[in-house]
Amino acid sequence: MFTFDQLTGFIAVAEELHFGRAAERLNMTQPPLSRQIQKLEKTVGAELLDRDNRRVELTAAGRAFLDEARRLMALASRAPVTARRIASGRQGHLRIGFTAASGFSILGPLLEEIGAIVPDVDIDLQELVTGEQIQGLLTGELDLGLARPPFDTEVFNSHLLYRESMVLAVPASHPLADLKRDIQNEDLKDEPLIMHSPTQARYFYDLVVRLHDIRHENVVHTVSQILTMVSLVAAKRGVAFVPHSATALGIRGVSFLRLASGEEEPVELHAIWNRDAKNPALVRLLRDLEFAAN
Amino acid sequence: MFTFDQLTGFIAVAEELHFGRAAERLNMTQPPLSRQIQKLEKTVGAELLDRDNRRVELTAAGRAFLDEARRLMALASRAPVTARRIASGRQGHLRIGFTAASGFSILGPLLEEIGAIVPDVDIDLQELVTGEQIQGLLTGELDLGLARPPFDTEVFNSHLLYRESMVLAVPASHPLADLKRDIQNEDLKDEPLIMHSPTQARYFYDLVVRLHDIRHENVVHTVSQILTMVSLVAAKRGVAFVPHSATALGIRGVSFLRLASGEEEPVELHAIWNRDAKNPALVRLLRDLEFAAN
DNA sequence: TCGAGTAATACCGGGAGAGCATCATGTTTA
DNA sequence: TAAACATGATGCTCTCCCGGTATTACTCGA
Repeated sequence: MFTFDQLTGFIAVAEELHFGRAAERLNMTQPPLSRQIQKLEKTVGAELLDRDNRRVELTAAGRAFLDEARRLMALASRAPVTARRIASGRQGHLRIGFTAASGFSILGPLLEEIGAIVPDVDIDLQELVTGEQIQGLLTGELDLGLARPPFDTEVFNSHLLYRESMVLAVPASHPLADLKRDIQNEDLKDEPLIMHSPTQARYFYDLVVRLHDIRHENVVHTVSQILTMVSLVAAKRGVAFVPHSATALGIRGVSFLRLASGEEEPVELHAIWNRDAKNPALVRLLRDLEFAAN
Repeated sequence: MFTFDQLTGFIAVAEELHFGRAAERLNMTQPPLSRQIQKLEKTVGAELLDRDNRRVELTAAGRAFLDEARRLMALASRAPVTARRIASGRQGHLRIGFTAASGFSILGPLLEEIGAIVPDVDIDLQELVTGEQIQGLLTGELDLGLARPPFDTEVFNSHLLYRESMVLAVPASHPLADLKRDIQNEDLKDEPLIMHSPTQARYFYDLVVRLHDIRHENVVHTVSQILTMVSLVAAKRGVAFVPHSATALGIRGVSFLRLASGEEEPVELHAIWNRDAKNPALVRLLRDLEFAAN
């Protein structure tokens, strides 16, 4: 088995791509760091870094292992905190994941409500995309997620929190912004489009493809975060379909236009949790919020 | 920071609730195990086990920490497996570029074959013209291209995937469509011609110019995509030389006629990849497809 | 061709951890 | 009630691992 020191060493080298600088960051010298990495690679059984005397870069396996190493370190640093909290007699601890977009709409009021119901419970918040939240709920790293469909209803219970419309984000200087009517599909036939990632933001991707007649040749960027999309719109790289709550982001130079599409409020946000979650704080919260198991 | 040994020690004691038996399970003696737990409790900053000289039990904090410890150990034991899978190419990511026309011939079967060889590899597909594919392969944004010559054989390896004939696309109502023989160059001497772009579709342009005696004064359109050409033919804007696979496009109002030209199947489609590509999934795929380096 | 930059290797010294022996303490039993 | 037993903690010693220093090997650029 590798050690935590080897993991921190690897993370540092992976980030610096330079043994000397990484060693400096770790307050050690370069030779033992080199040996740490060698040992790590031996126990892992794969080359993680491709290096010659002049250049260091991550291998494909190294990139994947870097993710795991970061998760391990995060978990390891949180674990004692959890234990201490419980030891100090606090009532409990809830780890809640939320999508960036939901942070600008439902998160504030929801936290207030939670605070009223279980004031003695500590809340950990983590911004994660839906897929990461589902992963976290499965491994027990999260208690509650604020996420988008689809999710496996065999494994998760859910409660619809919020519905909202989609709007079109355009640069404020864009001709469409002066239009006095809702945007039609035809208005966009020659517009450069900033699109949701079909893997990372599958919910929005599917929604947009279903409701709007996307010309894939117009797609100039594929991104996974709403905030990134709006920033790109502000930078005049194109237009983007975003949920209405993105209007609360407060980014300058962007106008949000209504869409003349079929469904009124197609964007859903659900609270989801593992059916066999046992955290007493969660159980109490769900009961008092009257999120009936469904 | 605690160590993995301390975690395994703690898990063993928590499960056995007995230092001696836990030590035995870990193939060690009891004293160092006691000290491991003491150290762990010190770094965690909370009592994990409530023990007197007769009895060992978990504290509330200990129960919570046990969960986290198990999660950490599970993650730590999975991480190297994932890394090894990726290093061996059994898992990972492949980005494949293809030309629009190849999408209608070889792409489906090839993807099926790939799926059989490396089922756990995620495939990203991007429709790109040959030039863009070559660019992508050079910058590393693409792993494999399905493209047409010419390409720099110093930089790229290739494997001939497919050969096909050129045919002449004509409007279904066109007099030539009723001809009961192959089309000769002279048949076209007064026909409006939809031609390939000499820059964007250089391969087809060169091929057609080489094999057929083109009268440039007949060229009414210059386009880069086969699909566009066939659409223009359907709109009776002229006739066009297209690869045989275009017959699978299923566009109405177009007939495809055999050409009486020299070469039988002059249109080539190659799989090409960067000679020093390192993506293990690609390496494995190439090996198993027996695309010998050439 | 030489010097600079950088990762790997050789060698050494200190400290952490394992084992053995023993202690402390509470429980069982004669 | 006292002795034997069970069990976790502690003291001591020894080994091995890890880190530091010095050096090497190799590549690239001037």
